[in-house]
Amino acid sequence: MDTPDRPRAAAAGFEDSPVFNFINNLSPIPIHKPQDSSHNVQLFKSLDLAPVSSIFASPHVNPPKEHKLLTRDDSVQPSQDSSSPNSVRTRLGSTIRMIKCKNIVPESCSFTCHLNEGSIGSSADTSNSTSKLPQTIQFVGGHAECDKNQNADGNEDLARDQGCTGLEDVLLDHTGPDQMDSSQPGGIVHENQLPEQHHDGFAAYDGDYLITHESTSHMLRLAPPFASETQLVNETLNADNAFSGNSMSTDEPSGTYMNNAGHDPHLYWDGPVEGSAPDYTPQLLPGACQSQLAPNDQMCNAVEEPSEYLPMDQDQSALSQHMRVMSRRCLFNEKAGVVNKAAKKTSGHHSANTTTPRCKTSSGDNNSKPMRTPPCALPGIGLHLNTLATIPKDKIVPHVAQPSINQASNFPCAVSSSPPTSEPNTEDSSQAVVVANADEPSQAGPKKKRHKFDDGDGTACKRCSCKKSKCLKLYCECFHAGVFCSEPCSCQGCLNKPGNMEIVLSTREQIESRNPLAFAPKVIRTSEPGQELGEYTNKTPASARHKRGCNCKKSSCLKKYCECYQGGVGCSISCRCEGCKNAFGKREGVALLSVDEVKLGYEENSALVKEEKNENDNQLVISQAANPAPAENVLTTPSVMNIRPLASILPPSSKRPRSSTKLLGQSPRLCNSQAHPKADILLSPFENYSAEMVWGPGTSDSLKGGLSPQTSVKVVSPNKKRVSPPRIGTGLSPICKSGRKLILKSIPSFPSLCGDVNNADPKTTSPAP
DNA sequence: GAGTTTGAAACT
DNA sequence: CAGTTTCAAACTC
Repeated sequence: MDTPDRPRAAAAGFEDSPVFNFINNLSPIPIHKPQDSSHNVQLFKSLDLAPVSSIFASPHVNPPKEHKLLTRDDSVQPSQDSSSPNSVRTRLGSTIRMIKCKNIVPESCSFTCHLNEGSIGSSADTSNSTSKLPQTIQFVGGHAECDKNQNADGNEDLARDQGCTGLEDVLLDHTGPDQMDSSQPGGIVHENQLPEQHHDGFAAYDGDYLITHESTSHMLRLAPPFASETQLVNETLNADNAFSGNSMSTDEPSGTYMNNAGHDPHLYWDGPVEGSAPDYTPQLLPGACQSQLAPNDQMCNAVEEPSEYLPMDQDQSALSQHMRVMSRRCLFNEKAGVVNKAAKKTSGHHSANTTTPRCKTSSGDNNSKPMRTPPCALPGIGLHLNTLATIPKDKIVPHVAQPSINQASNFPCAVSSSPPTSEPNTEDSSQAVVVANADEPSQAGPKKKRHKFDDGDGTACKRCSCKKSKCLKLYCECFHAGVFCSEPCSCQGCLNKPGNMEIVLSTREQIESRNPLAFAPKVIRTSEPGQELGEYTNKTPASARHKRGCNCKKSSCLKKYCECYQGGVGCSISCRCEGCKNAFGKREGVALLSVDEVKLGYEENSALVKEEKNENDNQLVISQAANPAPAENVLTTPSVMNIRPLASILPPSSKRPRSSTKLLGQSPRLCNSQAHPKADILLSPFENYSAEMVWGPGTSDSLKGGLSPQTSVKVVSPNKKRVSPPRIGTGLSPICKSGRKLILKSIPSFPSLCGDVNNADPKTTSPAP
């Protein structure tokens, strides 16, 4: 009873599937480790689609202001909004709280999660369950109706009843085609499915997507916009438990809950639903939450939860534990609006996107660094690429990019990974807002001197000093980074605050509509710990990449005015700078025109040069592997520049070809939920680019797609580091397109930087705003 | 800290 | 799309 039917899945014939294997491998013993803390950083990169920018933009919460933000959020909570379509409802017992997530959930989508606390072990355990109140969480995308319907149906009651049984059930209104697929016993087992296996009862449930969780005390946290609200809710839902409904489909689709056919729940809510974490609660900034889902995490990383977080009875079966872990991720994808688009586009993706940030494990360090723990920080896609780059690998939790890429970047996602305490602490002061952006430095420095990229976490605010922009324009670094302004900021008339979510979101949407890449990181930096740019050291970030390239004229790309220089990366083809002398690497054209200058530039930074040489060597290796190109060229060519960072970044050990190819080759689903956590981390749109670079624009898609894992490995940076795509002109180059294809196929979740990508996907019809 | 320079963002 | 204006950061003093 207690143990789920694993055999089932096997019977299904998925034994071969990595996911299945993974599941089987899971030990019954709770594996939850604080590791997550290390992994806390979740990359939400959902690069995606719809608004690519959304991917990048991820609102971050400023750690310092957590409390403030939280309180502010309260204002956001609209109890009255219960009717609003966009609101997210969390029901705890009898109480219903609405969280407004404008944009978070597409109107069309509704997603409900019913969580019943109960004994984990078996659905059979009624004894435990009785004491526990069933918790239901409903996410209503645009349709409040769904909720109502559900209520009408009495589903809630059922859930509660089950709760009595001691099962935690999460009902997801996902009715996606995918779900259908997975629903079959023989079907692929998704993360979500695990629960099903675990509980036979689910099937009984109306066929709804139910996820049962056993955790007695799980906090459900809503993403940023919600963060504050979630606190209010204090629901001890296992957000974690919430699953993306992808594969959750039960054998019987009849479930009333399935309201959103065609929509992936994931799309809507990928975010890890986590209770308030004492340490921090990431606040969602509009757009910030980009999809990031790391399906893999669910499978692989998710396992690790802080023991505290999930109090588990010994009785609980290991599966239940896994379930919990898995469930955490469920949350919604960041942008609802985007979601809609994404959903349309990526009906196919179901992989669980959500990553549960387990930022803090009881054991962990967490508290000590509440805000800082990056792991959680990256909740959404929103991750700025920069952030990602900066994030130490350790912290990064591999996520599989979800199809949601398309999902929008726009709506704020909340990623909260709070260490769940058995008790609802949602409101802990400790909760910190996590910002996706990597930029900010943990330490507050003098404002002027502040390093935007300082903290690896990127959770901190940028300390803007806006006066006229109200911090609602890209001028504002905080806004641009997807972070709410906080104390460190000296801005005037600031509207970039949690209390103004709607305004912020709408503004972001507008900006994204104008420029999908508006919130994309200007430069991507290496994620390696040692290589963080904090100080713009001479080292060129291996993975550094340009979003668009600079347009410097007088600074010669030798000052911080130059985005490239500031980001510690060399200028590339995409740059339109004049007289480029970027110490990190001159623009290709420049180099070609005047080799001497280039030399000078290197000479100027002799130290840098040395390092670069080394890097170049690496580059050569890489480039040659993929593309036989003269080493010389490598040095001077922009492409080289792009590549170099990658190579340099890679640790010797890491230089092995990565497994990304697996992902590529695998079916989207598998990819999503799948098991290559690390790959996920590394995988990013950039990787695609890298691939592109290697292959070259001309490479046929089929070829790319057909790459064997090994091949792919070559293409992709060994460490999965992102390679900046050589950007030609402002527009996305064909490469990007091709890259995108790869991404979509192999890595649905990652949005490519190229706006086109989304469009290109036949599946995705969602138009960008 | 004030003023200037710079280049991106926003606007037309 | 190009040119101009606005803006805030970077820089200088």
